Amino acid sequence: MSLAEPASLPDLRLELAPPDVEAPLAVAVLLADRNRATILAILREGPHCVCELAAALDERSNNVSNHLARLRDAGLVRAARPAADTRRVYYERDEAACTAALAQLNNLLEPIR
Amino acid sequence: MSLAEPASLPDLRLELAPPDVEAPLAVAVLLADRNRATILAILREGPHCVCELAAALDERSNNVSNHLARLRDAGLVRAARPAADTRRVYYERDEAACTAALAQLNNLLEPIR
DNA sequence: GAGATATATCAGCTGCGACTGACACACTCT
DNA sequence: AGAGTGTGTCAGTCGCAGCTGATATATCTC
Repeated sequence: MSLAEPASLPDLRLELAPPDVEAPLAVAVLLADRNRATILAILREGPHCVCELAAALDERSNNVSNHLARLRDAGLVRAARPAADTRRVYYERDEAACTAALAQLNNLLEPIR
Repeated sequence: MSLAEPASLPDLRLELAPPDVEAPLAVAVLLADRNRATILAILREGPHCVCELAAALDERSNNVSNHLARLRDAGLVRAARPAADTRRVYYERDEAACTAALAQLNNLLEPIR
């Protein structure tokens, strides 16, 4: 294995430059909240409006609205008002953006080669 | 698209059961810290000891040690003491565990089909 | 041996993000 | 028109995760 013991230990390498992790970090921060993660999971099945999500999460709708705004700003979900009742706002996942987000996490977690 | 407007809007569905997101959430929480994300990125290249990581991150070693303990508890990294200097602790990624963690995030982000 | 080095643990502090509550606005229904 | 519904914004509060500083242990170097 890669931790096999050499006869002599290499010198300390204190000059390592930290790699840029901004993009995967931003995705992880978005997913690292139970309500946002659950919202993304629920929306896999199809679009839902804010009050449906709030009921499923047992959270106030303004709180859910805030989380949806975060996800929308990141591009992971889209909003649309149905013509039949323009009070409601239905949210659906942007699958392309979700796939792109997953690719960022891939960069962090997959082996180097 | 899936948000095409039907003639009539479906009734509100307020009985939705929230799906279980514990596993992907735990992974996301681990990755949602800049230091931990950077540690995982640095360790892609190979094993490093705590003080090397602390230097690269410009953080105190006790802080880095704490983050490494979190990653180790989650199984994402392993620790080993080299016989040549047992003061140091070299950490390396557990690639199988990282791949498994990525699969959890996959469950959350990939399209339903 | 003395002093320096490397890691880890722990109590305490602090900043940030999630939640609350109040409010605003637009629309639907009767 | 008036009441009710659905969503969004914002200031304020609060809990918690990350950082600090002190301390402990063990090892290496001289």
